Amino acid sequence: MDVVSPDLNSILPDEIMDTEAIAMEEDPPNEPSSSSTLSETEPAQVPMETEVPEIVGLCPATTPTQKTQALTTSTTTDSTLCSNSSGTQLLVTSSSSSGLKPLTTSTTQSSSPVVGQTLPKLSAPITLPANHQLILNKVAVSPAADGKPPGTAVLKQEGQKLLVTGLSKTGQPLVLALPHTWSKPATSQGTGDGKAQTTQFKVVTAGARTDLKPVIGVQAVSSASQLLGSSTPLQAQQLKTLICVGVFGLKYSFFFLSLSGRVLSQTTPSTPPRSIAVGESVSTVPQSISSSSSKVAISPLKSPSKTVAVGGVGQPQFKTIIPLATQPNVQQIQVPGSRFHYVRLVTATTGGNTPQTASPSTNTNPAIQPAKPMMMNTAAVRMSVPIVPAQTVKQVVPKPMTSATQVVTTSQTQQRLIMPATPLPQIQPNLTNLPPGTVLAPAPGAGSMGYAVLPAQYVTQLPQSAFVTLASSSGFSTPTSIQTQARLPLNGLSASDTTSRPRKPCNCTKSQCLKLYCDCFANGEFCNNCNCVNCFNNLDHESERLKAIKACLDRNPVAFKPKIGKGKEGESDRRHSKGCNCKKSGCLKNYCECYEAKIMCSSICKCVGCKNFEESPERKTLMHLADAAEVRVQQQTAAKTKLSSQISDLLTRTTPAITSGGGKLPYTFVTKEVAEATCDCLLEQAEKAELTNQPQALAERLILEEFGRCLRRIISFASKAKTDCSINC
DNA sequence: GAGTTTGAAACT
DNA sequence: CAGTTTCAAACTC
Repeated sequence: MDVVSPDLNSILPDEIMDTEAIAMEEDPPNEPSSSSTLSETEPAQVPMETEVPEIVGLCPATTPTQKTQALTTSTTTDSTLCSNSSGTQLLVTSSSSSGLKPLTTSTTQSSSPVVGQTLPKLSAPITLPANHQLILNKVAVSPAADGKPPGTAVLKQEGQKLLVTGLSKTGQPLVLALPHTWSKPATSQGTGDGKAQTTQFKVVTAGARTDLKPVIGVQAVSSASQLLGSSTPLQAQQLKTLICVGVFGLKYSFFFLSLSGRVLSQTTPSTPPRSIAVGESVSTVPQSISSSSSKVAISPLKSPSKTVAVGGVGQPQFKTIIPLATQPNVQQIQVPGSRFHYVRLVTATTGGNTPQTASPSTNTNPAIQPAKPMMMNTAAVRMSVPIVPAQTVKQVVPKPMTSATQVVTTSQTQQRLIMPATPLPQIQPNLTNLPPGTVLAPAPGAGSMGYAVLPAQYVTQLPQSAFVTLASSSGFSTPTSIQTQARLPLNGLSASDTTSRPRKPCNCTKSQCLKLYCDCFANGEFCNNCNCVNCFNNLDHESERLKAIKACLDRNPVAFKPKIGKGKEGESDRRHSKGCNCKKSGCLKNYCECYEAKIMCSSICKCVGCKNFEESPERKTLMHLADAAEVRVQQQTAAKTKLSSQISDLLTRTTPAITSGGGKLPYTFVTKEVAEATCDCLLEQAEKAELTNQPQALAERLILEEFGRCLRRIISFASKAKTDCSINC
């Protein structure tokens, strides 16, 4: 059987094609008759760093009756993972608790005819990072009647593709899907027996590197039956589980992966692998795949991970479309040249299940609040690796959940989502200028096409009910898993760090929050917990909002881009893109956008009487005072904390005395520690008075007042101790 | 908290 | 593009 076609190998980058690390222990690559042959083709030309699709191998643990998830692109008709009703996805998770662990992968021998192709050898051992997940596609459990042992996996011939996966250093799966064209010559056709259906598949292991490049793995060739049947000792040891990964792209499809069970056993407890035993029967509902990009049907049960397929050259506006989990499905869409990534939410049904039906978003609507935990939060975005616009390696957090939202990586710290909405052709040509955090959301009554522009933060604002409703419509509702996922640390950021980005609520009264006066709107965010009046910056007023965005962009194409950018050569790294125009504030108040951004004014500023420059004595004084104030606050806080701690500690230690002695006067609590803490407070007060150049008399007064406060606290604690004692004793 | 000041955004 | 108005945040009392 041929497994790797020359044209396939030509696509693979060196990192992928180097298979030295998997030199067949049993089957030398050059022995076609005894092992799967690996093609020795030239190093791949795939621009891995810019167009490597990413996949989150998130096939959740599933029951045998659950559907398997298929991920497809709108234009790929044969890329579905689960088009076969008997197909199953076997998930294998390979990981190391210590991070990167060498993974030995060997090419498994296929019982099918071997093609005279060999894979290039790896130049370095493949390592497999923790929590790595690989997925095997289209593996079905063949009945024993086929002459194979029960549980033997049968890989369907059609749709077999190679998927190269890797993990970033953060553990995010990165996957490269290869064109499906290679697979056809690789399948063994029509032998008539069990082997005829036991198509070989390519075993691809993934490695990780310390940089952000997607790491690619080793290739091996094996038949599913051999893999699962453990026909060799090596297979028995290493191929205990299989994984299924979907890759979808306009031109790419799937792959088959296998990993060592030993590695699996080392999975970090915090992120247990989702796997099912090989051979376990999993019924797979055929996935309906539409040629329309907007109608990709994806089983909501499984959350296969997000994938980014390498789009073909000359693709139209949307370069990549990433099918997501759940119904309505969410597809990531990458707009060429755009810093943003979008997600299209595709509902399985039209009309009634559009998010807007359950996602009223007004700043004053309390119903919004419960939604936050379930929605993808900006953390997801921030966890993304900053990338070069539109063409970069994207990292997607594996989301063990069936969420309607999707983490999208952008070059900035905001995520962009797109949901189905009213067609807005007038907006689409300007997608690259959409405000940060744009989300396309369904417009009321709109079909599944079109987009509503929503801020990324709205993802955290959408009412959970909206998604529950959507999920429920197809019988799948996974708020729990979503919430669970939301708590997962993302790129070092805990959910608590990112679920609700602190932002001042706006107070707009006349602008309807649809002009740049509104900070929320200007930041591409929906109003949430604001104090605005007649707010239109929400999903309920999608059309108005879109018009407003368009109007802003018409006036200023970069209206939604950050104002603080990199300065010219020789200037500060950060500067205001337009410069300020202050006249009265001296650029030393927050009226000044430069000062507010904590940067100095630059040559492009048109301010009058500017004092916000490097050598400005006023600025230095201001900075000094600000720093001093900050330090002072910290010291005072520390001193008070210490005082309270000392008093509490003293109370604990003296309570028996109080009890036995019938009560002590407050001064009995003034121990050495309390006295020291009190002195700290007084000194801080003195320093404060000195820093603010207070007259001596006033300084003394302030100190005395502080002393009085200390005494009151001591007395208060003493009284409380007595009260507590009298109650408890 | 109310009123004032300020400068960006919007408008003409 | 310049001048004016509108607006909401920053600031003061």
